[in-house]
Amino acid sequence: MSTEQRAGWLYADMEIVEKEDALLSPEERMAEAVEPLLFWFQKNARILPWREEPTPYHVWISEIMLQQTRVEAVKDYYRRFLEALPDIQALAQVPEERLLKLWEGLGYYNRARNLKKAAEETVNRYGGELPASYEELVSLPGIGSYTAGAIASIAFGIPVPAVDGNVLRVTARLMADTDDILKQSVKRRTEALLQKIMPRDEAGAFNQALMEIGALVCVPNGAPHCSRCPLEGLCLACRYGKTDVIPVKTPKKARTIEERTIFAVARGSEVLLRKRPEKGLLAGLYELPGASGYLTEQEALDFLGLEEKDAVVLEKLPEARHIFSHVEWRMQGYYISLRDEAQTKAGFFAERETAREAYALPGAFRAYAAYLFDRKS
DNA sequence: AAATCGGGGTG
DNA sequence: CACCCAGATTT
Repeated sequence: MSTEQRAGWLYADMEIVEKEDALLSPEERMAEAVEPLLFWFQKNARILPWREEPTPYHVWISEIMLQQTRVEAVKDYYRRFLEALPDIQALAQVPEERLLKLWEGLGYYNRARNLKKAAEETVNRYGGELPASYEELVSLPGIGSYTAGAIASIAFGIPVPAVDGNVLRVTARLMADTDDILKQSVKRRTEALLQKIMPRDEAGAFNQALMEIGALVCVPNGAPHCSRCPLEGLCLACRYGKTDVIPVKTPKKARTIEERTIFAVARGSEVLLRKRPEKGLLAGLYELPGASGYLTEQEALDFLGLEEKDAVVLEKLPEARHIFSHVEWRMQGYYISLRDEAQTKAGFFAERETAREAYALPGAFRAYAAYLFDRKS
């Protein structure tokens, strides 16, 4: 629609101010949002550990940790991680076992492996400093379009967008856009739109302002707090009362259920562990040995390669379950205390304290690990 | 485009 | 209980 048409409509119906506003193009509407967002962010930015000294390394670590992970969950991991690995060189050299132990419980463990790979590349190709360009950043392992944009804008002041779930939700509501925000075409379109209106000198603050609005005001769960939003008068979803149906997201596929049997095996002061495969779920982490399906006591002994005389105690444990994003484990457990001479090929024995301190054991095993670690025997 | 990859908070 | 989160990578 041309400026003349818009003006014509406006002059024809001066009373209806909403109509004039409804004629803004997405780009114009987004451009109108820049100053209010920057002003709001100045006053409402949370104090977060990674905002104290936003070096490229600090921003990088925080952004990787924050992928699909809430701010509150990240804080303590972030502090502990930086204490252990204060710079890129330390990260490039850390043994993988120690790295995974630092990441234990945070999930998406390939993030940690990719972090180390990228640190090695940074040392080898860029002299140990993260490159100050979006293109080079996005080519590093674990750094996609969002994270490259976040590091580039926040740490280097490069005017590029950083489009995450918050930004997609806020922009979809601002435009009352009913397209599925999970489609990559919508993400690309949003990036292109934001690139056009990006404030050249405040890209970092602007990107963070959009995300901060999404986290604090235009929230993902429950109704947004539109009365506290600096974009209230500009937002079409708010005006049309559609914040409950926007953003549109296609439902995810239902989880598959897997039945497993887990073995909590003790032998004196030792416990039985097993290293998981290097690919797939919980890759490279440690676990209590297990088998698919529900095993009887005899099948359990057979699986472990034990004879009846080896097991001093063989106790069936309560069922436990653990929910991953796309799989649910329903677990039957056995607590087995072995005589000192007993052997098994189902895993390796580690001293209880060593196992606790040195091996990354995911939370999925917590219920049964408690029988080994939190209980005298 | 769809599936994979964790764990925890929230209504 | 279902949904979502400062996503990236593989298939």
